[in-house]
Amino acid sequence: MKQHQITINDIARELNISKSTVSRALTGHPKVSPAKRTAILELAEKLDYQRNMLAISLCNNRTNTIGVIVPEFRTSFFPKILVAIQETAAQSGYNVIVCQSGESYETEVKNTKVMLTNHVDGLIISITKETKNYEHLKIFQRKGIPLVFINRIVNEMAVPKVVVDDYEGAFRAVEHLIQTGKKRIAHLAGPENLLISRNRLNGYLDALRKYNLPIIQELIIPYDFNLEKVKIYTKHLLELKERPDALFAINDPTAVEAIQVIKAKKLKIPKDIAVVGFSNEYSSAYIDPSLTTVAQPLEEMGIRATQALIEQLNKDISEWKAVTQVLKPELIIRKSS
Amino acid sequence: MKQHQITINDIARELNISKSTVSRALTGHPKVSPAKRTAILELAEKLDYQRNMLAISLCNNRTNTIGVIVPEFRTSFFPKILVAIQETAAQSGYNVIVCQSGESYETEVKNTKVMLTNHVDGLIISITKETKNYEHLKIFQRKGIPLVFINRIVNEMAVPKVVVDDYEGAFRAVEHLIQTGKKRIAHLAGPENLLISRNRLNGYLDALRKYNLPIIQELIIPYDFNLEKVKIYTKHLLELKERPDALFAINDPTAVEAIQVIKAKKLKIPKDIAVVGFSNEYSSAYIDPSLTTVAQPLEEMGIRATQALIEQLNKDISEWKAVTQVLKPELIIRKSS
DNA sequence: CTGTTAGCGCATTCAT
DNA sequence: ATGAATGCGCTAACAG
Repeated sequence: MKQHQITINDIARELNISKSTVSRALTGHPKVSPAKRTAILELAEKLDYQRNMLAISLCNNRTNTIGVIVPEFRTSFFPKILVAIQETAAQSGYNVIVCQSGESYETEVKNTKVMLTNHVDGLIISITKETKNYEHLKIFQRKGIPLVFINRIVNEMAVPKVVVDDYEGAFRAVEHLIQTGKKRIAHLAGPENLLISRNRLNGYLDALRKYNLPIIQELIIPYDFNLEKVKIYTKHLLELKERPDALFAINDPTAVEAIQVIKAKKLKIPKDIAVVGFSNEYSSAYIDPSLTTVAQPLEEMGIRATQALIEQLNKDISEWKAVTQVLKPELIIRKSS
Repeated sequence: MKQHQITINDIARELNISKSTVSRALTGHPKVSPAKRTAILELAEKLDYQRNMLAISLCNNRTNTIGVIVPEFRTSFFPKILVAIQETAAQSGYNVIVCQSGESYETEVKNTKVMLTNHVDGLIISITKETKNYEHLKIFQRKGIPLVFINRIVNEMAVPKVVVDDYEGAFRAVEHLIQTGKKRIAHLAGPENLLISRNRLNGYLDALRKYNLPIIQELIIPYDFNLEKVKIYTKHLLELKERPDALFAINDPTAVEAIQVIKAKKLKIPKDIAVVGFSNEYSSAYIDPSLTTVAQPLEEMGIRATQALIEQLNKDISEWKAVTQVLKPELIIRKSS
């Protein structure tokens, strides 16, 4: 139950001037006499006046709001990116509204509806592990609302993208394992429809190839990010006749879960089996043994994505460019390898 | 650069009826002939029509949006609460916009301005460690916008609050340490202006009193959540003539940081010094040694806060009740104690 | 520099 | 059951 709200009419009436002048003073329009300007600003301050963005947005047909859809908040990965997005957006006067899809395609579709209904000026999205149909995203293109992908991108859509070089990150990680003498390197891979999964897998494969190691299919297990399953798969790997001597996991939570299983089996890390993760979670430095992992420049990712989006916001649709920015990952070697 | 947007006028024109009828059909008004209703709904679907919430909000003077301000995203604490808030809000048709204050009072004030400007219908907030002045929050009360505090509350403001029983959580944690034979229990405490800090400190003190243990001031160190300082304080504690034999930390990140220092000093946990944290971060089960901690029902906290807020949204301001809900924490005993 | 007018997209009277 | 008219709070031409 709201109360009466102070409007420009109130302050116009009080000052005996037209609301246009008030509006001008408030928006910083140059052609307002200094005397009136200060009077207006003072009264606004005194009355605790707040501009009604709803009305302003309705006029301008833009909300100064950026939508962000991410798959999860379980890890620190997306929160870190989000903070950067928020800050970058704020610097340009944009608000951010966030939805999380919970890795559910259905929820993601609903989220896009929310964004549309709220008339976001643009959208930054990282798709779910389930998303294979992109109709809900193409709507934004059709409506002329700029879209930017981060991390989990849709290659076939011609919009700006910001990603980390997953291939190189994976390649480096596996190369590092090889250089420490490992020869049977398992890979707990991600869902096959995600490009990050495929790129990391390719990095893994190419590293093996470069060093003339055999590619052993039974050591490559894609899974759906359901951490419960990591136990099963890791056990399975450890019970193979020829046990792997290293494990490259699609991400840190997976690696951490695998490490628990390995420790429960009384195997030594990294002596019996080395482990490398991906994404450098906060906790990865603190677990036992501390986890070797591939760090991604998340803050930069958020900044670049937001900048790419805002750039489009200020250009005509005909000038939009679908540039893909690829950021460099960094291998952080700790005690698990 | 937006393109043309489908409006009710478009579909009214197409169907040769008035936009009033279209509006009625779309809002589910009963008095619309079934034939027209279906025709309208079908065309809307076909045209990919999206209601313009801006315009609707402007009419209703409500946005169906709930604002949330939290101090940080570094830990999984607030993200977990947020997810619950989002879901609960969505069930009642509310959107959520989130700001993070980054533990800065100044940013928090800015955040509240953003919320006001965006005309949120209500606000859920957890204050920063710096917030000692509450004028920016009282504005909401004056404007008749309902407010709900979670976790980090302002006792002197008469609005609904949802908290965990920090006192009891701390008491249990310290009692547990005492029962395992510890006698010199240090406490890395939180900022003194936060009620959670004071409550946890009191739980700590009362547990010592109950078991007739002396309260030793030099073992109680309040700090400002700047993790860098944990190293210094922990080192200091370990170098005391009479070293503490246990440490109760204000939260898990603090405990984890302290554990690193303790391990670096080659002291055994929990034999030489036991450690207990607070809040049960995801990673706390995985670190070495796994961390004993006080778990909080975060999901329930988010749900209750959202429900409390929505309840107020539907009542007249005169009926608002400032109920404080206190949720029970749970001690999770692991290997660090 | 300033006031007047129109309209953003919609819900909601008031008529019919 | 439906249409016409009004206004939410504000900006943006348009005149002076």
